[in-house]
Amino acid sequence: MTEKNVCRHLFTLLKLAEMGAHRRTARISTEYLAGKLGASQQTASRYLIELDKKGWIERTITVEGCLIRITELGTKELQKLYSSLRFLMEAAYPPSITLEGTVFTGLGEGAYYIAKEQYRRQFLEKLGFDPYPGTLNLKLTTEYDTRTRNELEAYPAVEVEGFTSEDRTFGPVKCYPLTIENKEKGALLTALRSHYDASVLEIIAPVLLRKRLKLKDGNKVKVEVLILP
Amino acid sequence: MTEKNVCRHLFTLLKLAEMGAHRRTARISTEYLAGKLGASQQTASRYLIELDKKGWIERTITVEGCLIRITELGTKELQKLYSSLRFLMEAAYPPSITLEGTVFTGLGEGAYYIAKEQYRRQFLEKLGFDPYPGTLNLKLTTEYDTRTRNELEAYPAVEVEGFTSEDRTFGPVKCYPLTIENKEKGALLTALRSHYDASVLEIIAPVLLRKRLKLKDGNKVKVEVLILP
DNA sequence: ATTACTACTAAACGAGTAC
DNA sequence: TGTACTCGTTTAGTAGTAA
Repeated sequence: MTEKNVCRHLFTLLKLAEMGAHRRTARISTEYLAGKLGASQQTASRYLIELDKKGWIERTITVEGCLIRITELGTKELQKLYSSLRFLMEAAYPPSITLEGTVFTGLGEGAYYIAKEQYRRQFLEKLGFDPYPGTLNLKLTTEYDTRTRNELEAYPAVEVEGFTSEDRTFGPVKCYPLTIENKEKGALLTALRSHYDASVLEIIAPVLLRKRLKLKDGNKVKVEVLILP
Repeated sequence: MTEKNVCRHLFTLLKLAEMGAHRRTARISTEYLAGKLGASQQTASRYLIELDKKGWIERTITVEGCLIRITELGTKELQKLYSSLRFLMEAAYPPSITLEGTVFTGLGEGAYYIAKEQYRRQFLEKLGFDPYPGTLNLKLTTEYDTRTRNELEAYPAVEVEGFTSEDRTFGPVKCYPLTIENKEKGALLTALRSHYDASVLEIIAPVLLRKRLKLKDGNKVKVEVLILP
């Protein structure tokens, strides 16, 4: 997978941990491990060699047998897996949602709002970036995308407060952090006083996305919206 | 492994869950999944077919793309993995410890103690079985085994209370549930008024282990002692 | 655009065996 | 006993491509 055979190495590590090798040095023969893995003695031996090379376990081969202990590095790997599983299983919401839309040119009004100092300050503070003064507009075309976008409203978001200037009122804005095309960080804005309906996404980012991602009107773009825990 | 490719199927399920497919129906193309897996589109496609066959996911192929949702069965698999990892990572003790010893014939005194009604009642209640009236004695031969056996004393055990009969006092007994040769359930007894030192294990079981496992003096036997959470 | 087939390549597996 | 090598076999992975 992501890294060659990392999946089976983790599985082996799990079995070793079940034999206590993450808490103490345990005597585990390749034959015994093989039984726990449902594989051959040779395969178990190979795995132990590979885990050793990776630094995930420490081995001492003595006359009494092969003494094995999972290293700090190996324990960290298990912990990582545990953390992501815990996050997934205990969160009520999906961790992310992917939407796809088509680039189009808006009326350029988004830039007006984003440039407002009172919004900008909050974007920087709450989203971690100072937005490029302009929005990327995406038109959702499928029923799946508009439905999913509506689902989003029910999930927690970053709340940017509204304010009143000398002449008018600027409403609060809900922001959903996201990744555009698996490359650039940004955020989806909703409830910006928009002329667009629910089938339009307005996206801000620290950079000019059209230039950075070489986007033109009509291009399809995937965004992965991150749901807050 | 234990079951063919179950390891990679779980990994794929994890990635699908990271895309929210355990909480909602998500649109995930084989190409996109492939990217997350670090594999080819064809491999991702094959995995989805296999997961579908297993009943771990549900798929609907529409014109809008492939809609995927992890089934209850699939979620259960992830939950199972999560549970075992939680158990491993959060327990302070190793979940089990394996010891190896050589069968020898004792003085038969163990039987006398075990047969005592006040002990038997507690064994049945706290260990879940009525012990065969006799102990299997194992002599630990390596330095690793005696050292490990001593470690055991620090771990939590099932406590069987002592009592006083008309003529004498019977001390408390610590029991560690275990599996003998990966086959039979039993328990290790310690602090039975024993003539043996720390290099001897006294094991009870609901059956006559010598007969059930065809054991003779001098045979090597592996026991896996379970540590209580 | 997408999925998934077929045909091939690469990798993992395990039987035999040396140590 | 045990581990781990070689090497033939099996299995997983991918490119090309049809639907």
